[in-house]
Amino acid sequence: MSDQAPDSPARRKPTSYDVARHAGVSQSAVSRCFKPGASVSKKMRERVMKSVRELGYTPNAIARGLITRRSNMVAVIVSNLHFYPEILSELSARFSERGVHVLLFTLDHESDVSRILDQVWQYQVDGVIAAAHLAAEQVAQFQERHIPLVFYNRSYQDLPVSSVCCDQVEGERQLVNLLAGSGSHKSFAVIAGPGDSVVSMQRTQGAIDRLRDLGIDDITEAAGDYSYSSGRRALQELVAERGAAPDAVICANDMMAMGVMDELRFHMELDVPGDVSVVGFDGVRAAHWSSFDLATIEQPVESMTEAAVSMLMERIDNDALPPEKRTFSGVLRAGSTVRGE
Amino acid sequence: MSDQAPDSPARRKPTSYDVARHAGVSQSAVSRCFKPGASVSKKMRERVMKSVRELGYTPNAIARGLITRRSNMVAVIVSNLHFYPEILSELSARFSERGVHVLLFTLDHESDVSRILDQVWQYQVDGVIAAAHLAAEQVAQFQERHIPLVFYNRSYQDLPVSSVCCDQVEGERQLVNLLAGSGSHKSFAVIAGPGDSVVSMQRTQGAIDRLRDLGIDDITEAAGDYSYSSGRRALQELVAERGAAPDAVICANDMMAMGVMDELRFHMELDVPGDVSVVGFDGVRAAHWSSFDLATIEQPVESMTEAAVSMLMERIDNDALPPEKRTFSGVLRAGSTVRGE
DNA sequence: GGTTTTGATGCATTCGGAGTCAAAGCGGAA
DNA sequence: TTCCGCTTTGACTCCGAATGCATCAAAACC
Repeated sequence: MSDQAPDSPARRKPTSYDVARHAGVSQSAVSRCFKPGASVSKKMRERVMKSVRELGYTPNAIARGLITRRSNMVAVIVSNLHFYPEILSELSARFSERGVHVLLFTLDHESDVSRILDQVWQYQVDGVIAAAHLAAEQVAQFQERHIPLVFYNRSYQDLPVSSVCCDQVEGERQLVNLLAGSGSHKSFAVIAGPGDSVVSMQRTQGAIDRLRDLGIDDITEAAGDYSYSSGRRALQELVAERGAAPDAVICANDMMAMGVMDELRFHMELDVPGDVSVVGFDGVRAAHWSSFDLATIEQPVESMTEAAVSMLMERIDNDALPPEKRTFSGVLRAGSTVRGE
Repeated sequence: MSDQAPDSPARRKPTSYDVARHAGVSQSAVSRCFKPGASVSKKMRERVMKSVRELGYTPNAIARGLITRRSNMVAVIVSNLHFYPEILSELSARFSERGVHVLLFTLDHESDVSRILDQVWQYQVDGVIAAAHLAAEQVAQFQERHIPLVFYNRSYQDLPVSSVCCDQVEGERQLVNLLAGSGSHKSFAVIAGPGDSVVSMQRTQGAIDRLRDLGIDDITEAAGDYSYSSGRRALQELVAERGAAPDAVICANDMMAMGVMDELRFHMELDVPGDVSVVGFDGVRAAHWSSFDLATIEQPVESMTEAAVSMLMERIDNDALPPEKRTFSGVLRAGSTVRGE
């Protein structure tokens, strides 16, 4: 009767009050019907659900979040999404299994991280997965605000933060061993990623250390930015510097390794692995393609994302848990870009 | 004085009331200081901001969203994220310029779409970008709920919904023209994507129609699922069926085209483009790599995402705007996978 | 000086649902 | 029938910020 005009033409979405009125029960009852394990009689539930269906009611997660102080959202902060498309869908799927939603924040070329974090605070996310670099003071803000944080594929040796990583050093040792095993490589080149990437640093340093261990000193260094084209460019520079191609090129990731391979094969007319061996890191899809069949370390993406998600969820449920770092071993894929004896 | 125990050890995040009390003003005043264009004196603003800084206050977007009925979040629904990593970061960047945040929903292998939509309704998003297939009745729900919806790279010819697309048919015509131009191709194969993909259908049909127009009838069809490996598999099947490789293979996307190329070159010992020409669609990064240098149609991703974002935002600000379909022409990249005369 | 206009501020209410608490309902035992 | 104990239910308050309205002071005007 009096429903005709309170808010123009039935625009407003129905609320739990509307459902309650329609079903002739109280709002609390409606609320309880949506809370698993609440004390509701069968009759009541049926009556309410009938009205819910008839009105097309959907609970308002925003309102719920306000009162429960749980948004059921986590922020995922990604820097160069480009190189790990799969982890994002993995993460999203894993979270959604747990009824949690992903609010995505991407950091393009130096968009102000602190502004991004401001947004993160505002949205009352329950936790954060960071696949990007944060400054120590920014990490500290998470602790002040009691927001659980898990780094993905980034580790801060000197900071008490949770992280999930692939063992970069161990992986590089395996790759170097593979290269050294054949005995046919004398000169080496190492192509690092961007200077501010800890992962790149660990990988390249791991490789160099292992080479030195093996008594190898002919090592040329160059750097790219993890992209295919930067790999090609780095190789050009490196060859220009040395005057000739090295016997083996160790790249901080697969993308650059594939750039290097293409540069060697198609622009320098050198054979891989005949003339030059190439190794990468990550195990991205394309690295397995027949065109490349790259020797690389395959990161156990599934285990890593599962670990990251469960670590974060545990810390959301119990914020007394101490930080924990979990490191997974990568799997060596020998491929066919390293020449034998 | 009485602040010591209301909620254990200072855990609670400061609210606008806390700031108000600290600054000796009303809560409304604090709220106004965060609303651009509100009527606040300079003195007041300074006083409030000082307290804001001292307490480390951040506005609660959840609470704000409840009262304003604007969450400043949009949902992005992606099916196989895998093939368009870049659009996601593009979208995210574009939205964040406009102060809007992205709630990500991924549809893996037939996760129930209607369950995903339930989640979308619950989170009171202001709008939705869908890069996935939705049933007509699901599209209708958006209208009922007055939630703006823009499809990305999906168009529903027969439904009044907004969408941004690349002109699939035109693109295929260009590719076919390129192939036909040389006059040296007699037999053709077309590899489609998944059967439920409208885009795949449009592309393959576009290609076939054009071939027929040109009087070509030797066309073998096969299908994959857009992935590299499915491209290889489809080619195998197709060759088994025909007894020999066709002169040209038209693939519904680049991934499959690269699979086809690798299968031809490395497993069938055929030359591309010497023995077989291959064309794809999308213009993904890898397609430009020297290993492939694939003939393809490059989708104008930047224009498309910008269009999608602005269309959605306009409809959020004014829900009376009618649906609109925008179609962009792709750019032909000739590459070097089509043989000349 | 008196009055109107303008701008700045506070009060009270609202958004939609969750949870506390006390009242009510229900069934069985005495 | 009465009383006890357990399950259901509803009234009410609260989460945190936005905003209409009233108020009030300062500025502008006659």
